[in-house]
This record gives sequence, structure tokens and C-alpha cells, in this order.
Amino acid sequence: MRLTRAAEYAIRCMVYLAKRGKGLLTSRQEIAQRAEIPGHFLAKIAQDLARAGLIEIRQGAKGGFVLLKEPAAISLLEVVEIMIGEIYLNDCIARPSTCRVSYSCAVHQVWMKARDQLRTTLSEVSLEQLVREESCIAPSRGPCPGLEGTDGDPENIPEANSV
Amino acid sequence: MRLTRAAEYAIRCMVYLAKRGKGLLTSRQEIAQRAEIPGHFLAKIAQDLARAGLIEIRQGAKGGFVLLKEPAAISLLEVVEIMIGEIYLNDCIARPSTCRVSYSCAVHQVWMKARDQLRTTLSEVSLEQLVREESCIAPSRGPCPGLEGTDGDPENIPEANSV
DNA sequence: ATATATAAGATAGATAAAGTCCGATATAGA
DNA sequence: TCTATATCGGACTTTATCTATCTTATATAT
Repeated sequence: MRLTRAAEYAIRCMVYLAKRGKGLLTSRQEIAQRAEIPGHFLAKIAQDLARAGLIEIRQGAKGGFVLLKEPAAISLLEVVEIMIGEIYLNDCIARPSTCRVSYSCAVHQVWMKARDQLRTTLSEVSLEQLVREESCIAPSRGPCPGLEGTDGDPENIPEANSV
Repeated sequence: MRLTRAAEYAIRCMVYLAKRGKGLLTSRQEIAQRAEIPGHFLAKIAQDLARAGLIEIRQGAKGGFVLLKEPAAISLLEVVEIMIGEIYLNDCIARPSTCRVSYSCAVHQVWMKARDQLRTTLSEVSLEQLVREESCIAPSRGPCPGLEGTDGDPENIPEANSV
């Protein structure tokens, strides 16, 4: 009952791209390094994101990924479900055929409610929000350095501590 | 991001025992057959439930399982977490050490909220409720007469995608 | 043309889930 | 006490999925 790593990486990638802004090209390697994602794995994940229309992938020298939508228009739920499919929590929600046992109905209702809540919570958060809010945990430059800091030192990998 | 089968079976087993009532002995075989749980697998699951103090296991001829607590005193969350451990949804909640990346903070908050909501929802449902409510379900399919309550959309069934 | 960078599919390794098997142990009843 | 019955408890097998990497192919800038 936990998020897959691929989905976790996809979120990191999308937040990173959102931080750069819509339409800006960023190389796969930069994202991989800065967001701590295995490079080849990121390539695969990006394909899913591209198929879903969130990013565009540019091949060739100076290639990379480009965010296609406004960060405010992309929800966390969207990113997650691109990677792991629609959230349902319990098999009996996705495949009612496995739900023939007499006990099922009441339990079923609970899982439906839980699933709806979870999806709602994730859908209410946009990448724009995430980018804006996380700015206050900037690594080594004091409390809240504002919204800047997206371009600049590519070498300094931020090491924010846990919440 | 889905419940394990062991947890699903544990719920079935506990609901079945709850239906019989506290203190009543029921053979493993009866439960296995009626709740459609592989017999040996149920034995293993029962050990976890017994270790957690929910049931007592009686060995020997005429052995079986006995519910030790009132159905109203056992929540769905309790049963689930005995089987799969504490729900956390995202690794970064369980192991903050994996959460060093700069993006983490805001996303972290969302997963915390989602986890809390999910655990609350599951904790608010007792076995007693489940036993009482499921009485309305006929073994065959079809809607549950009185339970349409919180369940918004009929929803298309997502095919066996990965969650 | 060449160097650079990603595409796309195949595949391998690791991890976890799901289910099975068997010797050990406990109990009821003769 | 002895025997049949039923679960214990752990080891084991199987299966599935996740995670990551490798390889060949393709696209682009210069």
C-alpha cells in the first residue's frame, strides 16, 4: 500500500520542470542529477509523461524535456495516476468480480469512500502550489529566499532536510 | 497502492467471526470455506491476528478461532494494519531519510494529509457496523438498497491496471 | 558528417506477495 | 493412555511486480 518509486520520481521530475516553468527545455541529465533520479529510469518515466501529454521530449543534441501545461493546471493526482494507473486501493473496487463474497458490500462502501477521499486530496494539489510552497525550505540560504533560484548554480544539489 | 490479499482475507475472517459473535469458536475450515480463503493461508493470517490479541486460536480436535473482543471495539484500520503494518502510502513518510530532495517538503505535507485521512476513515468503521450493514446484501449482484450514501459516481471500471 | 542526447524495447536482479507443505504440538474422546 | 483430529509455526515454492540497466536505433545542433 505505498507509492511506487517510479511515481515518486515522476513527481520529482514534474515539480522540477514546473519550477523551471512551462515551455522551458531542461536536459534529462540535469533533472536526473538534481532530482536524484536514475537517468535511464527517468527516460522511461518521461515516456509515460509524454504519452499523457504533460511534457514534450526533444531528441538530439541539446535535447531534453519541456513542460507543456501550466503548473497550476497539473494536479498531483494526475501525475501519480499516469504512473500507477487509477488509484483504487482495494481489488474489489477495480474488479467487482472478485467481490462475490457475502461480506463484501459494507466493506466495499468503506473502500470506495477511502479511495474517493484519497483521489480528491491528491487532485486538489497542483504543481504550482508545490513549487510555491516548497520554496521555503531552500537548502542553505536562510529561511525563505523567495521564488528565485531556478537558474543559477547547477552544481549545488540542494539537500533539504525532512519535515 | 492496493491492499494485499492477506489483509483482504483477514477482514473477511474477522467479519465472519464478528458475525458469529465474541467468544464463539469457529473452525478454521468453516471460515476458509465460507469466506473463500485458502485454508493454509488463513492459518498463517490467523497467527498474526492472534498475536495482536484479536482472536484466540484453539488447537486440537474441535479447534478453531475465537473472537476475543467485541465487534464494536475492533476497527477496520486495526485489522488492516495488523496485516500490512502502519499505513503510510509514501516511503518518504515512513523513512524520512529518503526525503532529502529539495522538492520534498510540500509533497510530504500532502502525503501526510492523505495518509491521515485514509487512516481516519478506516478507523471509523467497526466490525460491528460491517456485520450490521452487510445484512442487506443478497449473495447475487445488484445494488445495495440502503447503502448508496457516500458513493458518488458509479464509475467506469478501470481494467487491471497497476495500482 | 560527427558528436551529443534521447527513444524504445528487452532483460535481468531484487523484492514482495501469495500460496503450499510438513513435522510439531495440542485437544477431545474412546 | 492412545488415537484421530485440527491447528501451529516456519520453511519453502511460485508468481508477480518493481526497479534498474543495457542495447540498438533515431533525432538534432553545429
